[in-house]
Amino acid sequence: MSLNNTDRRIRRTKRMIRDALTELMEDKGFDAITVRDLTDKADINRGTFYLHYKDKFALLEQCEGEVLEELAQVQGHVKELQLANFYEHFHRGEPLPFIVKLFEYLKENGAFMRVILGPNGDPLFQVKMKDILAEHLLKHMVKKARTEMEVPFEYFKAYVISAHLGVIQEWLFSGMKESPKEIAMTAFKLTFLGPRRAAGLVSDKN
Amino acid sequence: MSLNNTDRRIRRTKRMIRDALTELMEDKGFDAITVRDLTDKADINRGTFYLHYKDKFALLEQCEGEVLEELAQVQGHVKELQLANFYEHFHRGEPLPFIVKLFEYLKENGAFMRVILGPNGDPLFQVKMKDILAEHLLKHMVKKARTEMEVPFEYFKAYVISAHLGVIQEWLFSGMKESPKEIAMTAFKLTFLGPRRAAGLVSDKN
DNA sequence: TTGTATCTGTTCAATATGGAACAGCTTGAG
DNA sequence: CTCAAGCTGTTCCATATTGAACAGATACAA
Repeated sequence: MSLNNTDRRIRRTKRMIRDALTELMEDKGFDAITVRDLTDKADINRGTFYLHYKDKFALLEQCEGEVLEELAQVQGHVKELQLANFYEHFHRGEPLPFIVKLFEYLKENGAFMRVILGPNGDPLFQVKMKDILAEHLLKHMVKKARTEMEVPFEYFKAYVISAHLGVIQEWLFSGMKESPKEIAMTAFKLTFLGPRRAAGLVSDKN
Repeated sequence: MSLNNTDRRIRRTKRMIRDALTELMEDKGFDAITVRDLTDKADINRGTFYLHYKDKFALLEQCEGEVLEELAQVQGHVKELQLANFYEHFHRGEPLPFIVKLFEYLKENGAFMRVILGPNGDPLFQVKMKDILAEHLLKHMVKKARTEMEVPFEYFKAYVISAHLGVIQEWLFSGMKESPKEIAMTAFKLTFLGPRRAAGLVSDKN
């Protein structure tokens, strides 16, 4: 287990195992996967697997960790693009830059994200995704006026964050047909205008 | 260059180089490809390439050779399925088994075949494909009655074989939407009934 | 011309991966 | 129950792949 991580073979092997994990989770779910399944699909020696991962659980954990790390890097790249608040972005017809970047990242890793956020996925990963969403969505909204809220803050938070995750999942499972910017704008409108108005179920007057 | 070919790494490396070749030929054509392009895309060391191939030309040659070898194996697997002649197959509503197997093989190797038989492909490979087609199509048709032909045999041969290759190319480039059996039957009808009648441009009476 | 850059083949020692075998464990059929 | 089959970790040596460096070729701009 003393492999130096800058070697091309290591990166390639890990990527192939990760791709195999993705495919197999789609087929039979994580629980039914054996290490032999993984190494057969990845076309590597079974012994090689154990050079990198203690078992299949450690594999899943590390894959999820890498995704979260990469999402953290996305966070860094868009800090300077953020305007002061929701309203400014909306009047420019632009969704929040971080959300766009998030969807772009999801599209790149579509297969893995669809599995991990899907029916056979990892509930804990959903929680971590929500944490990331919360950090970036809430810091823009809470500034406005906290006193005049008619709903406990925690429920508001749970509502918006979970709604966004729902949009993400629907997008992933329906084939990511919309562009990242389009789907980000969709989620943005639903939050900014409220679901009913954004969906056109009520007029602007109401 | 004394590698033993049963090692998993060898097979994997060759497959990755071959996949890289396929992708790059689609992008920029064979001439523009450098060895560095190939090894970058395949994600292997450049030196590894030279352990298996003298240069990119040898690579192409070997890839084509492997495809032709595999097609030869397909030939062996269907010998016993062949009926005596065209007519028997047609009256059962079945295309020639070899042609079905051929399309099934093409579908499996769609990416490479599309490139190698495409606008940036290898004309010599087309010739070899025609040889294979000829061997299996003609031995069924020629038996019937060679004397009453109104066209020199060589032109007849060139017409039918090239027509089949054209069907193959059209199928590959249009996304292989029909099943191998369907497209094989299409090619079979065009040959058995003649193109105009098969296409319904003339009635059965004519 | 001279340089600057990239590609080509080739070599080397270091090492990650290969195939194979092993005992221990679980699972399911007889 | 017993037996057979499959999976799990682990180990061994053999070897394919790696990163690096090298000289020579080609192309292209100063």
